[in-house]
Amino acid sequence: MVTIADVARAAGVSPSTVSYVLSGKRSISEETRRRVQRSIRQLGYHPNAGARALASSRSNVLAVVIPLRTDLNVPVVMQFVAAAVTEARTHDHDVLLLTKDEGPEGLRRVAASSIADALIVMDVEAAEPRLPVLRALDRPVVLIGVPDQPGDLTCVDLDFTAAGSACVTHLADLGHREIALIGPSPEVYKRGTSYSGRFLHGFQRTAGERKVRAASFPCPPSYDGLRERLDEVFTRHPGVTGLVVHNEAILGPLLSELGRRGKQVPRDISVLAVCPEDMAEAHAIPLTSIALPTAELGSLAVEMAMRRLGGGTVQPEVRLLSPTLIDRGSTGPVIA
Amino acid sequence: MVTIADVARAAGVSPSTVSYVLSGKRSISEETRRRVQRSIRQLGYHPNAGARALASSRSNVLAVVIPLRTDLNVPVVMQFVAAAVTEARTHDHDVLLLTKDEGPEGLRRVAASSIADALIVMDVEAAEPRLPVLRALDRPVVLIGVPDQPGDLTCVDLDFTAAGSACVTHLADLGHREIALIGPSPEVYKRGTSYSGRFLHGFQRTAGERKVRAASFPCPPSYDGLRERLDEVFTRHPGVTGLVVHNEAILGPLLSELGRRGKQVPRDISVLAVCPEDMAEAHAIPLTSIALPTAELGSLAVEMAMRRLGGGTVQPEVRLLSPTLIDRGSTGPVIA
DNA sequence: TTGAAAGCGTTACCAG
DNA sequence: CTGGTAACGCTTTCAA
Repeated sequence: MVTIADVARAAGVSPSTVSYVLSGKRSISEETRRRVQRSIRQLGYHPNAGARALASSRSNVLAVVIPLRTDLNVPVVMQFVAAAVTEARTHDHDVLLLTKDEGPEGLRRVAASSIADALIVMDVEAAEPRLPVLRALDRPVVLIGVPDQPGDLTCVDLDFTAAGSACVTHLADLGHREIALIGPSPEVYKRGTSYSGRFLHGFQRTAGERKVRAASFPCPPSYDGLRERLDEVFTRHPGVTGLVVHNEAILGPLLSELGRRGKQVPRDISVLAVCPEDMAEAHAIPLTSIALPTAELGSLAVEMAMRRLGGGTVQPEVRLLSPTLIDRGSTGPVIA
Repeated sequence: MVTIADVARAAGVSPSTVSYVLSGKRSISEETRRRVQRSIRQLGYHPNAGARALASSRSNVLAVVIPLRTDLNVPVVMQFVAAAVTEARTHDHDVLLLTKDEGPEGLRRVAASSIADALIVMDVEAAEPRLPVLRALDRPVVLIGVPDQPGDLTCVDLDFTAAGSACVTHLADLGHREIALIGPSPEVYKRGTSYSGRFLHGFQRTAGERKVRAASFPCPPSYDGLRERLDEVFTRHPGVTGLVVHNEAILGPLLSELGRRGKQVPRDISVLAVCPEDMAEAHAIPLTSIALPTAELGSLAVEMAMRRLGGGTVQPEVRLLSPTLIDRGSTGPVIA
């Protein structure tokens, strides 16, 4: 193994000088810097992570906590993670993957053992049980999602209340008077996943304001479940002309089923999705959608964590991204 | 921060004793062990990961390298990763997530800096360019997938050659004389992803042996792409009675399209999928399938890595899991 | 602008 | 069965 001492010897300087060349924490003559860097390259030196972490109390690792269950859409989770890893690398950090089912004890372990400098937590619930533990950690924590009582924790998410509202507004403006929300799995509601309630709230409030009749149908991520929900929608609410779909997993099945039932989109029924942009574009019919900015949220979460590691105190912050609606033609005016 | 010295003092023993209680590397009197463990619990002690790594040259971290591009099915990748994380925890290891686009240099970095004890590499190509680097690492490497020249690298995968063969056998036994393979994206073939070629090989060889006419259609993961492929299949090969689908992403669209074209499964056409079991069950029509044992492969990969970390020399090994076909009713006999 | 040396918290060897 | 202590490789303070 090549150590900093080897590099120092090769370059004819002291180990501390090599360290400072690497960290840039004090000025080094151009001449010395060159010699050192040449030696580093020639010897193929990489600083030992453990030693560095021990001496500096910084592991240069970010922990990302993801849900293991698949009732959150898996590709969506993956997009967050991918963005986080990529962003972390630009800050010279690596990502350690934890699963939610390790529970609060897992969080404590990772923080107390100094494996990670900061934590990013996904799949946040409204009444998030991990909050006390997270607050007690002596490290920066960023939640992707907003619990009911964020306190002084840092959060970032799409403004789902505004998103729910925007969906209704869009359809109401097109003349729809009766719409239905095909929502996330009942499990998601039961668990109180933070975004589901906020979306529903915005949806219902604006429906009230705009005098639009709006019903909500949680939908399990299976073909059969979807069929049942659609049966309910069309028997109980035969006047429905618009569907808001807040459930990535059943977008494909939904379009098939509408086709099978002889309903054309958007002529017979408008479909408005809440999902990542690539998914809105990948279907038989491109879908008008409110973008779920997964990549942006993932890298933003990392940035916020890094800022908190930066030194000075940073204000606690709940950052909500404004929703953007992109019209891809799957919604249209109501035909009288 | 609670250190091992704090625990030692509280328990009235030496730090080394605490260390040995934790590692079990030498026998400790029941009495002492109890006192130490009580102190550990009372103080909430967690060993410092950096210090431990430095002293033991073991980080207790496994690096998992995943593809970032989405032409491999994302949920499939996630299933591997989830299984790997879970398995790693049972061996007291954590998982560091690397992306393929860090390239060989990323692998070298992680190994040379001793961030990880072993590496698990997914999305292996037939002519895998990372092979030289991987061989040169002084750490265990396990590939999920088999390159053309594995050399003495450890690999684990489904036996895709046998899988391709089994698909043809199953359909041939049911009387099918002309079948088509809807395969992975052309990108996957172009990149030479290891499993695609092996599957195709088994498929074609057995087709020859069984005198079954078999055509192959790489298919991009989009609805439009699928439609074009299906057009080709049915115009160029109007006699096709069986479809083998080796592309998770288009299973849903495929079933919709067949429906739209008035083809009933399995009466008019048999469909045989190669995919994880949950996906075979999640469609409008449950699909007869060759199981892609993602969870098993993920945890097996970790196990193999751990065994190689265990101490004694372990033989290089290419482990291919035998395919299993599960009949869910989407394949049937040809009706004359 | 550079060097020397004192830690950082564990592990594991050497003693007993 | 237990204790003392020298590493482990780096960062950072103190000195020059």
